[in-house]
Amino acid sequence: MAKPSVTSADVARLARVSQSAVSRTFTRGASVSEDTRSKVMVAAKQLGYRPNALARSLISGRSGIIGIAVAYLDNQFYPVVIERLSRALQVEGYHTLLFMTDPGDQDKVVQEILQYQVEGVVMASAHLSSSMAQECADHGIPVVLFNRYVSSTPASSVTSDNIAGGRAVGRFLAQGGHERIAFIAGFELASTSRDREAGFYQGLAEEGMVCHARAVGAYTSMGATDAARELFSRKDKPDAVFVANDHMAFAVMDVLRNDLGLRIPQDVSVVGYDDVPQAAWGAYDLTTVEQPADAMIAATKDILLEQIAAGAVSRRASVLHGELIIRGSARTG
Amino acid sequence: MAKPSVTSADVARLARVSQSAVSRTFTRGASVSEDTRSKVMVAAKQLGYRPNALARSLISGRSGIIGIAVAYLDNQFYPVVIERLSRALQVEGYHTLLFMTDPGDQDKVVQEILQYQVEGVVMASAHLSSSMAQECADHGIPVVLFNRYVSSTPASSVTSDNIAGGRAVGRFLAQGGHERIAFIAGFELASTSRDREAGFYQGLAEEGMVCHARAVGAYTSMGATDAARELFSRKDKPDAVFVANDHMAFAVMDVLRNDLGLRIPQDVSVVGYDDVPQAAWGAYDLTTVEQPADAMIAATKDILLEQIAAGAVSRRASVLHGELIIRGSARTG
DNA sequence: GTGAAAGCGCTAACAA
DNA sequence: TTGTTAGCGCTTTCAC
Repeated sequence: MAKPSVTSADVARLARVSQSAVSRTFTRGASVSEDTRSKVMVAAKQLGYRPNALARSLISGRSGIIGIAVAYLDNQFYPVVIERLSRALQVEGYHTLLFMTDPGDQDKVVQEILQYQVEGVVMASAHLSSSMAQECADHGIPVVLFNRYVSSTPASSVTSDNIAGGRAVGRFLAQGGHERIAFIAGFELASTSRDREAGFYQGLAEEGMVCHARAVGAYTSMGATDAARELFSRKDKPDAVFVANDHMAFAVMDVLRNDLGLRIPQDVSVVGYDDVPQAAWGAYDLTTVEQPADAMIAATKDILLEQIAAGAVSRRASVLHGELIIRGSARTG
Repeated sequence: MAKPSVTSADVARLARVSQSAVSRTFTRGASVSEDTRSKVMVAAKQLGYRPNALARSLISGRSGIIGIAVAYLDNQFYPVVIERLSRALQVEGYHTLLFMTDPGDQDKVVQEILQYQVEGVVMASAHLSSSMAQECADHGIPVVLFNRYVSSTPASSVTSDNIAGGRAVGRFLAQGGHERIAFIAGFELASTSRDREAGFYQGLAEEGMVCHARAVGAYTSMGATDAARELFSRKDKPDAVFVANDHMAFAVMDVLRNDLGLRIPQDVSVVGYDDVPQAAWGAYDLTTVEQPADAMIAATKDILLEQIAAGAVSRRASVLHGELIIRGSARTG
């Protein structure tokens, strides 16, 4: 049966000090004499005392919890982000309450998050209604949209420069001497996909080219597979394809090589986006645009901590530069 | 500036009922008249009331939080587990507080977890000292070691049958007509690696064979790369290799094909373990042993919920069967 | 079914 | 520096 947990009062009794002395001992930055502190520590150790973070939060108004909502972890980019963001926040004394969302009930999830009195919210690959964002802002809870943005909300955003990235790919493929350059979009409502596409067209245009064909992969492996089949079933097959993220690019490469018997990059060049760890793996060796995960995480952390400290929310948009990483999946001219 | 959040007292005042009536309205299973309930709901909606989960936990003793400690998310198996486990627990009204651990400070992490009054703990790819496990048990907090076990603690464990899986691989490779079958171990102290290896030797022995060579990959890509180079630099190269998990197997395949110019499976067969999503990707098409993630997650959830409900901890060990998934990376005879 | 009252374990004034 | 005193927002007896 559960042992009733030991409270600060128990420790105080044993140490023959007041309960507040115990509290102070466990509150960093409070003034306690060395003598009292050691008496408390001895008693605490003896009883196995551990402060109750929930009770502390209730009175202090600081829960030390950051809520992270994420829709899926298939795309390796998100696990990487969650791992590093969690670690970065842990260093600052925060912990992450993880919420998996389904497309649709996003607001409901945020409602739940807020019940836990989180001090900040990160939405990664997840949507948030404007009214919900406004509600968080009203309560002084900073919200960071990670890897997407919505201009009409008070929520901050951290993204890489998807337009510049797309543009770099457009120019790179055009300069690589390709003649029929195609695009496979992600989820069309996502700002990432839209921006990468817009930048891509711009890059092509700068080299006097236009996009040869286009299909939609919806950021899923299956969607990408279908999109690739569709694009490459035409008689004027593309000789290069820019895929809106790495996760889809892998599926595309598999179809091209295994189903359609095409060689990469001899017959067709493939470029992705994200630079997830697998992009560097030998079997894909994917040319791609890096999303600067570490910088994006640092920016997210900074926005959160700053606005938590200020007790006020303001909309910030951090747009970080990512390099084109040239590997072997695309011809260079 | 932060709006002071609205409390049940505010709602009560507006609805002209007592504060306890509001509490009852938001506590499922409490008896409130339909009339009162609707008055409360109207007022709550109007004020944007949201119960404070922390205050509720403090008095009720049920936080609704399950702590998950995990060491790294590189191996795709763990993101998959975290995603599905989170979803499964969310359905039951629980949320997951995520802790990234470093090898070493594991107990410290658990201490932090416990401060949040979690109702259960899952340790995935993370260690836990016996004394810490005992302490959790004393407090009635169930602990599940996910994908590993330690016999000498009160912590429960959920694993797949790694011995049977390893054995299946041993027999499969022996029957496939291979003559020099090697093994690349994971982290040698991990029960998964040890069991897979033991089962593997047993399977080989049943077919009258022994392991030709062995190296250690430590469950990292880099370790696996080195291990593969080491095994295949000898003059009597293996013609088959069982790698202790898929994550390493991908790195091994990359080395074999790209650095050493070997064909898979013609020159060398490769078998992994886990059946992570990428194993099915065309570029690897990896023969592997499935870890039955859904069953393992269901077992984890059951153990947690059951022991939480009982208010008592007992050690349970769930060992689940996983199939050998035959794909194209290994010859079949 | 409802309200009044008593805390859950802790922090944060305040006075000493 | 220390102890005393109020609560934080909620659930849960307990009478009514």
